[in-house]
Amino acid sequence: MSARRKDDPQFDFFIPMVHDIPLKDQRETMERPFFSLQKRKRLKPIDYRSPDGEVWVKVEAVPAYGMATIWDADILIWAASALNRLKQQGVNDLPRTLRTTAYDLLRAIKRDTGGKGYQELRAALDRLASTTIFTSLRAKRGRDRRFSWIDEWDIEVDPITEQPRALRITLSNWIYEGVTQEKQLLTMHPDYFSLTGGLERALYRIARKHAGDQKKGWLCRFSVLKDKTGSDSEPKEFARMMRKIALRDELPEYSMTIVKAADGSPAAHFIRRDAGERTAISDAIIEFDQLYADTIAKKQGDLLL
DNA sequence: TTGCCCGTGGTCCCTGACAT
DNA sequence: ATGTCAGGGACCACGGGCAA
Repeated sequence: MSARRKDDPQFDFFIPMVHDIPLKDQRETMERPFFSLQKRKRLKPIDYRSPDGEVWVKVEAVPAYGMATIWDADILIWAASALNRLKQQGVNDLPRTLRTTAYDLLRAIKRDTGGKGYQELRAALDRLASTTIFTSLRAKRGRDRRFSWIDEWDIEVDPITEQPRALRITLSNWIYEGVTQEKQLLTMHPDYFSLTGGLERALYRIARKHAGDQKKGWLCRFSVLKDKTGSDSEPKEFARMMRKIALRDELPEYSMTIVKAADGSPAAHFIRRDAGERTAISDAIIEFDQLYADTIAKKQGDLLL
């Protein structure tokens, strides 16, 4: 695809409903605090440094909009999944601007499609566009990198009916690079979108990244975990929420138990639930995948030609 | 059925007071 | 210092309704 064509909105890729294809998210953003876990507006910046001091992440919010939340990140997961799907279909030059309808996007990320859903979507896009991230991850030596999640978004309005027709989202370079490199992506469990708690979501992402398939699972002290999630609560409150989540035991794929670390401090142990369930789920995803591949490919073809 | 809107009740992260 | 508890504020899920 030529540069001219890439810049021409007429040739934006239209992304059809993607809620039945495998969900992909970026490895790097899964194990570090990049998003607010609160549903209320967060302005206090995130300032994270890994225990070895090698990796740091700073996230800053604009007062008018607040920091992008872990629910807003669903839009990025949707984008990653859609681009990954295009790549698998053999599209070489993946678009940085995605075109869809607000309704399809809301459905895909399992949100309400009422009036408030649209308002919330706009607010989410504003937060994604205004939140700035400053990180050592993927920064070239000696060069700092600052970016937002998305560069811009707009809504195409039908000139006659004045009804919104399409939603266009342009990903930032950092996100685009991460999403288009396959090794950067991990498959998320479909139930992730149904998790209502911000902390639960953060825990699942971390477990998915760190515990993975490890037979022994993965152990992490509360103090480290709190930093990794980016939770803004006091340690004792964080501990209380952790106990509550462990008791409910509703994280997709992983079970979490509270244990004592070697030094006696509280820690969480994550381990995959039984292997049989895992096989059943991945089989189901593959079946869905094949079922929808044809219809999506057809729709894609119709809209591109 | 699809696309949209609204009111209500419930959930959740966090705060702050109090207890251990 | 750490745990318990009640409640605030935001907002999400749900069900009902409407129009095409």
